[in-house]
Amino acid sequence: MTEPHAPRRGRKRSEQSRLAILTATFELTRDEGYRALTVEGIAARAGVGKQTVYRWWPTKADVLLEALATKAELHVSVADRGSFRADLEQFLRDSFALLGVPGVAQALRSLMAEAQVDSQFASRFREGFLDRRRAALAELLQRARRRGDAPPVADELVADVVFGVIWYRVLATDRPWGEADLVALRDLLTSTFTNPDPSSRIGSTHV
Amino acid sequence: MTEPHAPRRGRKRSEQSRLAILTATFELTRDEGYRALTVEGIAARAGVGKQTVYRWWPTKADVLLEALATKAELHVSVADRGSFRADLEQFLRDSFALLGVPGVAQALRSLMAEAQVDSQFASRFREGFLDRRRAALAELLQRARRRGDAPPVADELVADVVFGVIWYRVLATDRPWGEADLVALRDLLTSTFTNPDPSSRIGSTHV
Amino acid sequence: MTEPHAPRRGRKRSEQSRLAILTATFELTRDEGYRALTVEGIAARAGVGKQTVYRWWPTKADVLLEALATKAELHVSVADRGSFRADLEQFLRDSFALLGVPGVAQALRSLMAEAQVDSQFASRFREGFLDRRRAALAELLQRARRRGDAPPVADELVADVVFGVIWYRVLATDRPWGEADLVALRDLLTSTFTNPDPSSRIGSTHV
Amino acid sequence: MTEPHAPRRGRKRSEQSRLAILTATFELTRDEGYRALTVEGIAARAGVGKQTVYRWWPTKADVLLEALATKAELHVSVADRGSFRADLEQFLRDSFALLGVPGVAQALRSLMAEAQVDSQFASRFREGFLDRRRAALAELLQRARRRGDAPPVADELVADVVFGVIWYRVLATDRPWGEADLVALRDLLTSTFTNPDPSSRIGSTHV
DNA sequence: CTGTAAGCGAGACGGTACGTCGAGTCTTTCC
DNA sequence: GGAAAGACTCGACGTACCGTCTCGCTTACAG
Repeated sequence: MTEPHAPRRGRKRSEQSRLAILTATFELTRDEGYRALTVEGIAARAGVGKQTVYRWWPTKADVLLEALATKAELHVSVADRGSFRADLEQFLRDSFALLGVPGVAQALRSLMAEAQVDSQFASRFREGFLDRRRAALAELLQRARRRGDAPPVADELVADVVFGVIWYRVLATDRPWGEADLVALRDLLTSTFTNPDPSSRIGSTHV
Repeated sequence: MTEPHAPRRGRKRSEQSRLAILTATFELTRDEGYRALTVEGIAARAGVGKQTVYRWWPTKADVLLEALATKAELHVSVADRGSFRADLEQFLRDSFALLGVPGVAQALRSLMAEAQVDSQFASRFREGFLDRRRAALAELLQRARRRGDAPPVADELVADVVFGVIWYRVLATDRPWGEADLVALRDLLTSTFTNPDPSSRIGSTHV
Repeated sequence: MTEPHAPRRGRKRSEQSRLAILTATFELTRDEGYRALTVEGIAARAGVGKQTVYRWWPTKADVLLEALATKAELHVSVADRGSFRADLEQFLRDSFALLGVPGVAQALRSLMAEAQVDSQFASRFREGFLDRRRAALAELLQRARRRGDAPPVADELVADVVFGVIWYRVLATDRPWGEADLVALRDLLTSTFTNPDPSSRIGSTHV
Repeated sequence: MTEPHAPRRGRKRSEQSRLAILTATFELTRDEGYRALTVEGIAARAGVGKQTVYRWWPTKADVLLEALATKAELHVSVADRGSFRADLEQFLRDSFALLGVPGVAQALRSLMAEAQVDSQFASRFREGFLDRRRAALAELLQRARRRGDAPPVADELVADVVFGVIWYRVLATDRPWGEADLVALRDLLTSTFTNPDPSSRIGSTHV
């Protein structure tokens, strides 16, 4: 897939510079905030020319996106834990763990913010982050469908609820995640339901 | 409540300038995007000095926040519609209607983005928008609690799910809202549940 | 000459405000420098509205010009001291005394600077200050002409030399005036001359 | 003498921009006046970013000072013309020629004005202009001293008179220079004198 | 083993917008 | 109608970064 394009002449890309840039970007965002993140600042802290940044990344947000991928284990386990309930719990636990890594929540908020304002970056952010996470959850749901214990609700809604709640708390509230929150969300999506339709309710064995 | 402070000396604030600024801000954001929104551009389009903007608002995001409040009916009905199910449906319907007004979704995305990057504005955004909406939903939930038809789930989780789903779709996806989405979300939160306790699951009639 | 214009209706000009403005202007120039002198600063320090300044003076330089006239005795004595030599000495002595008053040299430099840059003010500065001084010196010269002890040089040149030297030292050098300077200048203009005609030079006893 | 400081890395200063800035500055001052001279205007007319001006000059007055040096031949001839009388005449003639170049008098008045108001610039103005001219005249005087035909007056006073008269006429009067003015000033400083000391006056053959 | 083609750190370039200051005017209320 | 207060439009300030463009230098493949 990655074109093997002729073994290129000239000097090779400096891996050292690449890492210095990613590290500088991640740390600056974490310590000073995304507002204070500038290409000039990145280059200065990384001991690199500005051009070296512009040569390899279109915007500073893209640098941060790659820095995030490099600095934090974004991979989410999709190992089968026997039930959707358990799979979902693990998914949430992994997600919260990721958000707990210093700098990661800050980076994610910044990237989401940038995506609101730069639609080209928005596409790259979805492809490079949002869609991957959604695909992971989709895999869990497909397995549950096969297994027969998927929630009686459209997969898309499940995903919207899971990611909606996570992102909303990150973006709009200060409340930290607790075990209770995790459990409550898991239960909301894996409890058994009956439709409270008046007619169908008659004879219902539960309450 | 609002201090009647002595009838102030000096020239009065120009209501005309204020409105021109709010209108210019809203339209520029809607038409050119928040990235292209500058205080200089606002002042120019409003036919106003930059200083007049800076005199009354700390940042352009605050101007947009007030513009939004002025341009769109942010008030959400909390009229009692008999059941939480109906109340929630109306709440969602009102919310989607608001998002459908041209420029509103754009403005909200921009404000949320700004809040990620400017923590002082974040507080004002919460106070001036997020918390008000949350309070409206809380009122519906309290009424439901009294009435006895509240979801068997913490109010906070209900709010996180409702706002989480709404915001997530606005910020992270392109999918437009449809009637089906509304119904599915309403049903998720108002269906009756049973806890899928493994033991009780045996002989369960549903699934 | 001063039109007796009808006894004017309405409130009379406040002498207190006028003096407060002149004092504030003189002191601000002396203490902070002309660069830092602003109409806003004057009004604030004088406890006066900006409009009150603009109502009575066209520019801040005009305020300073009037402040100077009010704060320092600009009048130069033209009393007859018997000889042009003595008259000139007194004129120089008066001038240096004026320049020694704290704030006066600063004010004069500022006014001269302003005159270079605002030609309308330049006219008022000449009329209100430069020409008056020149007229005083002219009076001394006329008296000398009558008396017969005027320098064998055009009056205009004498004035150019006198004022030229004074202003040049104020504007372009840091050297303070000393008694020796005064005497040297006086002597230059009141010594007797012989034309250094080459032929007459032979056998000249001086050099 | 000029530090050979390491052959500098990075892009070189653009000589084209430098000249465009100097030309724009000189012409704007000449045509619109110093009051109307702004860094923004200079940059715009020179087709240059403002930063490029600020990078190389601390104030717009410094730009004008350099522009003057570039646009006008400030060099004053110190060639030996046989006598101080002839040397001085040439010096004055050169000075008046310089002042006759369109824009030069305007520039000099502006620089002198700025120096009154910005003491840091005042130092640079003295070093870069005033002191050089004074040094040139000092050279003529030293030669005259050696030759034996220097005026019987302190060198400093001669310089004060020469520059005082020139500057005073430029700054404070509208009278243009004529041949008669030149001659009169030359003669004042090169005529032979006798001190009108009362005692020595007795028997004096001249008057 | 030598050209030649990138990549590199450095830093100047033309620009845009920032947030501030002050100018000079206008408006309001009080005296 | 003068005066204090203060909001108004306007223009320039000096700064920060943007993204681009040379520089001189280093690296590494190709002839």
